[in-house]
Amino acid sequence: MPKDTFLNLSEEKKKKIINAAKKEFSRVPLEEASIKNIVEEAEIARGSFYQYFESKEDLLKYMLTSCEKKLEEFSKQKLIENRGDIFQVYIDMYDFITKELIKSKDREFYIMIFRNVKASDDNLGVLQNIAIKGPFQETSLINMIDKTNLKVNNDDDLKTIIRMLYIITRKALVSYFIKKDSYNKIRDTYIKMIEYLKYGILK
Amino acid sequence: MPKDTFLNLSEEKKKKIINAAKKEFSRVPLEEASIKNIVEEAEIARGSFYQYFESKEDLLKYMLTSCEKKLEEFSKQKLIENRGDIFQVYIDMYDFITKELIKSKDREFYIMIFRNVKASDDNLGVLQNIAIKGPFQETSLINMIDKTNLKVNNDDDLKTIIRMLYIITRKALVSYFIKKDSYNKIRDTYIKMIEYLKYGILK
DNA sequence: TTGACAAATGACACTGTGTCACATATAATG
DNA sequence: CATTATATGTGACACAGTGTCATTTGTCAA
Repeated sequence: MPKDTFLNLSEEKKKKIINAAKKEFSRVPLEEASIKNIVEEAEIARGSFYQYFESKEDLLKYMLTSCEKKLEEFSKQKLIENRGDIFQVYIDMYDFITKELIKSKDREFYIMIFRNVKASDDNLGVLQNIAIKGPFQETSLINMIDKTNLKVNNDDDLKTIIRMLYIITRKALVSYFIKKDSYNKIRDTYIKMIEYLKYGILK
Repeated sequence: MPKDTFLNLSEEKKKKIINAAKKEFSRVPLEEASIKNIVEEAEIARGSFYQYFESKEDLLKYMLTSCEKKLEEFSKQKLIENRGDIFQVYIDMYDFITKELIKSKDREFYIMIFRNVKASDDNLGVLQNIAIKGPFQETSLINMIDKTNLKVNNDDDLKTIIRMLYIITRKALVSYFIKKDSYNKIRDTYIKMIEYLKYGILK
């Protein structure tokens, strides 16, 4: 987490640094991001950066945390609206994100997330502690899920289901950046994946 | 791909380089791997490395290709044994790999793979072209899959199913390294995941 | 006005990269 | 066999980026 020296900075200066970081982290993933670029863009001295943050990991983690909270808030709201139907919540969530991307509203922000957010076990190197948590890793949200129709005997199974939903759907979205698929094609893909998970592949 | 200068090397020297690379790539993922360590371990000059390979990506790619072929061979065999049942083939495949890991037979090799193999759209940086292909990306293997019970209307759906199987099951295995789960727990997880995909989560 | 503390700075030592001119080995030729 | 040609091996070098730290600058209370 950032040091007090950063938190005490004027809003303007903080914003400048955050924007520079957003630019760099949306350009390349963490491993390739350079502190040099960030300090040059933000027009601060190299030493200052280390006065504010432990490392670039620290900065990225800080930036992703705010997103984690947004996602959690969004999911909580949707769970209420959809009476605990986790499948529908996932569809709503991805609908929202893809639409945001298409509208290009803070596009850089979303690109940064997709470049750098890994499911918690995607990576075994430096990144392993920076993974953003899927929204349903919070107990409070898990408890809001309607379990009556799910074949779950225990909490482990529920977690497995949540992980499958998270991993599968995220993958579909990432492909947007790679293949530059159309919005409709992406949507078809994640809807189909969720259907498969719900009702199974075999007839 | 490696240059001829490498391919023309004596088997002994090639092996020394491959082993040094295996050591480095199983220690850390590609991004953190250092050519310096590899050339020191293999006792070759820095310049020689660049005479053999374009880059460390090139070397890793080369090493993963051999594994890709093995996996393809294995899958073809299992598809015949299981009369095209792709679910069973995945179970057999992961049974085999986890057993290999537990027996510690060429453990370094498997660790290297899990550290560095990403599903083809996991990563948006340098790694995007190094992804190992899941065995069923080969048309010849796809054609061996028994489609009579699968709800597929077109090739895209089949590919989606294959991707889901691949992504989901691989994730379960990777957790072995992180959580150091027992063999039985890992097996339970990927069997359960495959069951969910087969028959659906909803009753 | 001074002193004391917080914050900012950039030169510095360090690590690793990719290259290149040169050294050495191997093969081919008269 | 000597000579030339070609392929392979080598490590010093320039470069890029990192994290540190002694020093400077800014701010505020006494």
